[in-house]
Amino acid sequence: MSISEKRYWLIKSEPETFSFDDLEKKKTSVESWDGIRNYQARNYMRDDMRVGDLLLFYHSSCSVPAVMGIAEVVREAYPDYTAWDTKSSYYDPKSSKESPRWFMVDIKYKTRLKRPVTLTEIKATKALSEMLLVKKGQRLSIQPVSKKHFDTIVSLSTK
DNA sequence: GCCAACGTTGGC
DNA sequence: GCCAACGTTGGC
Repeated sequence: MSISEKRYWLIKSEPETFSFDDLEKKKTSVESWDGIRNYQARNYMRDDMRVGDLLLFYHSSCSVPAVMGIAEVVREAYPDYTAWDTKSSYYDPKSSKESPRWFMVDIKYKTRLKRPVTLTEIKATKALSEMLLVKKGQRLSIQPVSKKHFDTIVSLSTK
């Protein structure tokens, strides 16, 4: 695999907090993916996400959990400054400017799927049975996705 | 609102 | 380093 090869991810967001609509409205600007407070998810962002990687934007904790569209990484990991903000709900006294504990990337709207691909549908699709999303106990808010799974989701949305 | 399945914290 | 207690995620 070449260094520049694109990787694929799934990121979860609660639509009541930040929906794909919200991202789409900000089409021309970038959005900081802040507030990630899980080490494994942080490691994926910090160590493996590169500019140009594509992200399946998934709505979780809502009436119809589903992949809504695609976003793109436009800035690689840098310290999540909300961890230093005592007024932020993401404040973490253990993260300092000298030694930041949490990181974030910047993302940007890319495309909306022709229609949402629901969790129910993903579970019912044999080709997607190995996706982390549908693995038991898998709650990571940032997950690697294979190109094959990524392409399958996109093609499902056109049917 | 329930609860299973995690992850994190902190006493020992 | 163990593990109980606690907090969080997220589908249902």
